[in-house]
Amino acid sequence: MDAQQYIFHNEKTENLESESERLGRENENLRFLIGIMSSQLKILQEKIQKKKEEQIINTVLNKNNFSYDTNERIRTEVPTVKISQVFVRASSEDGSLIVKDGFQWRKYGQKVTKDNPSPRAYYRCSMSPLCPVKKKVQKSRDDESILVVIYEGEHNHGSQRAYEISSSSPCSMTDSSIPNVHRLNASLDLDLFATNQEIQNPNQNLVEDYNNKGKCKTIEDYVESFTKDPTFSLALAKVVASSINAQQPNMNHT
DNA sequence: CGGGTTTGACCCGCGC
DNA sequence: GCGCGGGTCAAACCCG
Repeated sequence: MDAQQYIFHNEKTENLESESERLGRENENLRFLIGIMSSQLKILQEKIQKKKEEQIINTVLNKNNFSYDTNERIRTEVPTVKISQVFVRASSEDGSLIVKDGFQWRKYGQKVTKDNPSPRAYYRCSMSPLCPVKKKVQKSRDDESILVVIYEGEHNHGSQRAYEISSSSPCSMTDSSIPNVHRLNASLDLDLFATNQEIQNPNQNLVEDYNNKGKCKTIEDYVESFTKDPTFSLALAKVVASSINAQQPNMNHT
């Protein structure tokens, strides 16, 4: 092997090494992207599930507000009873239907319903003998770690802990002092990067923008809206790129 | 012993 | 009228 061939092979080796390095970095970036996409897929799937449950409950509520006779005429309007529904992360894994919401409840019944293998528990507020509030607690059909709580009526007394789900904003999933509550009636919470604070902030305007669209009625509408909107893909790509850049500050900008 | 839970029985509305 | 299903009652039981 002469000197020229040696230099040629040397350059070739260096090129291969740099190419290998580049592919390694690219592979790492792709793994990172897959990780982000997987987590976002999971979040979106959870939101779709919650939205479906909301639609089911709304159907039930519509039935409760009015009753019709066989001629489709409004016969009576049932006195409006304040009804609210919340999803609560089960506080224990022993299967109990206990929801700590600041009030004292007395259980007066339990039934297995047709559409859900988990029993539904019936509670009355026991903080005041005259308090008309009732609540129904049942595990979510598809996710047993989620409890579906339906409150009926309004308390005629204060709460011991001054914490009432029906008037509170959604709580942090990491706050262990209070149950994890997701109000169905709350505006759709599209924090696409809730698990990564560093990534979330640069995207805040995007999230608010999509929250404010207000034209979508279901999660599926949102997903369809996102996929059809090229600005969403662009914004998403920017956020992902910025997050990669934050993790690898020495990365070349092209 | 008082208060809460469990659970089978009962009630009631609705659809067929 | 009958059956079904959700909601409630109430006696028995449990627990601190």
